[in-house]
Amino acid sequence: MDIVLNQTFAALADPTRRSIIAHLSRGMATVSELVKCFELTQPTISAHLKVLESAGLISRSRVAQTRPCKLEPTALQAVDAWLEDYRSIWEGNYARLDAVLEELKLTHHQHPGETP
Amino acid sequence: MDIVLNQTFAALADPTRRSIIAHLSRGMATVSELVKCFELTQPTISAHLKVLESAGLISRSRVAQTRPCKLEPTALQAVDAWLEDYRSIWEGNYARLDAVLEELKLTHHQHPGETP
DNA sequence: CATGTATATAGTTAATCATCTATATAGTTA
DNA sequence: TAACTATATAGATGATTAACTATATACATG
Repeated sequence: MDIVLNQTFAALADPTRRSIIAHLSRGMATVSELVKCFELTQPTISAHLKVLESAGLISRSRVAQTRPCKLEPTALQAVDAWLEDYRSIWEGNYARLDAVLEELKLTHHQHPGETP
Repeated sequence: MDIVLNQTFAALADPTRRSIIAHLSRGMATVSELVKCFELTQPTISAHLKVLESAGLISRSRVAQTRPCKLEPTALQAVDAWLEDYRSIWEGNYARLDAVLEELKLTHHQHPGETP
């Protein structure tokens, strides 16, 4: 479940795409500006941008023939929210385990799940 | 760069693997215990565990013939640390942009990068 | 309108992946 | 040692992916 996280994490798994995100964190950029930052062809960058846009990590507007790309922090916040469920674990307290159990319950295949 | 994040994010992109992580957040579990939680075969679960272990997200010990799996929060903390560079963006302040610039500098292909 | 610039789309290829079945290995116990 | 339990490995298959080249589309400007 939480199918949107599949796309988000998959998008973030590619170093070129994380680098694009790093660039866009400094401000908007057009496709060709981004192409200049990498040793990759324009269609390849466009494909990466499509993946990032599908994952909701960026949005694209339209200015003349250019398509300025903008970082969309909401998708990153979703990752942050997912992490939140686990942050308690490495912080030693277990207050937010309820959320984890919820994720468990909503997962497609599951069993009773006995408390250890 | 930060090749370890490639593996980590790729591992987290699969819903079954995120579900395994959710299970393990409640405590250790053997392979067969995890198999019972999913409608997938044991080799498939073992493959997922291998991916999670390679990404450093879990570790496996040895008790008799069983291989108890344990969540390793360190890898999740690495994701948290990566996110930290961007948290400032959705929080409205730009104090931690230095770290982002660092990521930019270390990325294999890049150009001058003018400040907007 | 013709040309140039910015971006998208189509089609190809080699690699990776999630899943399965079948089988091997390792440890336990009768 | 034989039989059972737990897990790993091998091999096959269909789907997805990241990259390329070539081409199409859209807008701008002479």
